[in-house]
Amino acid sequence: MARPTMEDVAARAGVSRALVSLVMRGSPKVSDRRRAAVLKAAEELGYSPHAMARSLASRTSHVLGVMVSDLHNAFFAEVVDGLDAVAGEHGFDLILNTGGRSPARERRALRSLLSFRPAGLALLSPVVPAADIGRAAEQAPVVLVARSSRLAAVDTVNDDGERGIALAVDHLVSLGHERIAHLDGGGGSQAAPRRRGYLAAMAAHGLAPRVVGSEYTDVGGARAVRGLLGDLPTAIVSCNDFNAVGAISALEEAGLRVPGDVSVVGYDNTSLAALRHVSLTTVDQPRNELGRLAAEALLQRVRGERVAPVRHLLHPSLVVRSTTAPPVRSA
Amino acid sequence: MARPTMEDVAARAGVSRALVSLVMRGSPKVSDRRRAAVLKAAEELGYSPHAMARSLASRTSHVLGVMVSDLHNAFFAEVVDGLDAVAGEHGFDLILNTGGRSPARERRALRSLLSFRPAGLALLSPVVPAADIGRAAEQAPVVLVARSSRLAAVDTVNDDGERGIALAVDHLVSLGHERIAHLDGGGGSQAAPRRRGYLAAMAAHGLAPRVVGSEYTDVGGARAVRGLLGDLPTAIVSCNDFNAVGAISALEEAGLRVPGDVSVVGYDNTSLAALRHVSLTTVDQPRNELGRLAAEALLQRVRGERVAPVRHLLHPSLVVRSTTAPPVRSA
DNA sequence: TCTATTTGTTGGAGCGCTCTAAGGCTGTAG
DNA sequence: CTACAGCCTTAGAGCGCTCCAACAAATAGA
Repeated sequence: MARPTMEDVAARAGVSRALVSLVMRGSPKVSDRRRAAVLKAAEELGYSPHAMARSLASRTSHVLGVMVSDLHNAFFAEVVDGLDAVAGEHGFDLILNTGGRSPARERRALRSLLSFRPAGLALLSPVVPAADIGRAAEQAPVVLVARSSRLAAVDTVNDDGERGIALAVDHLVSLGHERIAHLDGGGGSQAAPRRRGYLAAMAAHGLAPRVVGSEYTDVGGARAVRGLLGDLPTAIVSCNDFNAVGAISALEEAGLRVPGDVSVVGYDNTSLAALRHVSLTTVDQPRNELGRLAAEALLQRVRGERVAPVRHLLHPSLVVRSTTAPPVRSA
Repeated sequence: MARPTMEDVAARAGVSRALVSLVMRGSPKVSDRRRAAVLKAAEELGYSPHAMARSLASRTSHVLGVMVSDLHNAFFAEVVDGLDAVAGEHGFDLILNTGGRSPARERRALRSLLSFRPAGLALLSPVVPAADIGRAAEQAPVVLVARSSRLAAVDTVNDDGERGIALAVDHLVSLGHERIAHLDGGGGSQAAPRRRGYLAAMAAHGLAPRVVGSEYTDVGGARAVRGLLGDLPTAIVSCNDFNAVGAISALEEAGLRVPGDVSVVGYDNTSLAALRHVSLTTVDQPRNELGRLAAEALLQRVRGERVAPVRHLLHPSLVVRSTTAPPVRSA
């Protein structure tokens, strides 16, 4: 496993180490004859450059550090996928750590990522205090996904939750609904803007809002609906898809039909919502795009193309499926 | 962003660079007085060791390369999570690449990972030919997840698909089913052992097998069921959860009840199956465990504790929910 | 023909660290 | 007062590479 070095390739090709370096970096100032010889020698030896040595010598890194709270969550997995796609296109590699939604673990993860002197750092929905983020930002450009910040040194990429929920409310209103309840995500990330968006949209339509405390799980959605059974709205806007699926199942258990008796809208457009069995009307967050923009924000800073912070607020879109319909005419 | 080096810390603490190095590596042969002075200086300067320089100098790597076909898939995301957990416990970091199920892209990804001279390489369901894997294994220990191999240099970690499907068939037989069909995963990864397991289990019970061509998607499951409507079995064993959910939705569209008229079993225990709305009886693959074992296999080789290949075949388990019941007594 | 360029190639220093071998300092014994 | 452990500490070489300055060779301009 003693891998060949540049020196070995140089010796075999009968040139200097520096020339091999030039060839490996694709420099134009090498004669075709030498280039071919070097490439041949490298091929025969099975040589490939040592990324870490290269990084050390050039004082530049082609690594982006990524801290993700939780890979179980399909949301983050897709964001990472988007990050990886853009990074790959530009010859960057990802080094990845999970923070497990614990500030202590996240801090450790941050330190570990920083020890690789990454060109940039993408933090997906981190829970550490802003001070830690600011400190990290002194070491490398930082972009935050699904978390906002006022720090001048960090970029942020979020979806516009207010607008997303407004899309859902507008859709229901246009179907004729007036009694529309919101199952609230509580302290969950992005729950606040979603609630704000609901209240604003209802006010804009001159309708009375009704916020019901709930959480980001199907069990939470079911529980909230059971509390609603005495005085049912004609439509429900859930804080996310899981919550919506729970709500639907509780409605059906109570002998009600969706969307016959009650319309339900989710949020996130998870793979769950897309299943024909579920076929949930929901709001799509462009997850992959979130990751792509995060990577691009980082690369812009790396290349020195920008110093001012950027605040992406992506437009979510409504995906209409089978859980919404006009309300029944009742007394 | 010019970060302090060991030299700076040494100067500030009034000691040599080598002594700082010893402190950073936690060597016991440093007096308490000096250790404290070094730690203090490091703290004040905000110094943290440079992982790449360290790796280069020590000729050892604390990085594990991970190639994942596709992060969208929750299966892989959870395996990566398991890998990360074990790696983290042992002070290793993950560097990650996606192969996109294309041999060309996977080869690129492999080369890129190898350029970091990782201590080990975990390939999750790779599609490259065995020869490429063998070549990679010459550079670093390799463990394959969800793909088998006969190569002596590589370890493998898989779930026992034959056994998993047998679990499903046994469960249905014990409920009284005799006409049990299998919706086959076609050329999909692990589809073959699952089919084999079905055939063997049916034979063991003296029942006539019925394999229906399908694929790993809900649309595929629905289509397969529609082809079955003329001569329906009393139970269906799907190749995975998505397929099972599609099958259920086609059954319900045809006016049939699950599990009243037909029982359905999935495979994989995705988060989908666990939803109360779906509540699918399915076979659980210990995904996180798959990742953990993969990381451990790598670490054993890294530490030189083992040279013989290991072939983990994890026991799946049956998760009984609401889509299976005894068959209706019919003529 | 001789001096300027240009073009291609090279040695050597140095990136931030580890590691080995050798050095300094204490303390105790002779 | 010297000798010799022992324990800390250090100088220095080197990991595999990049980059700069210097140089040789080929071409151009006068």
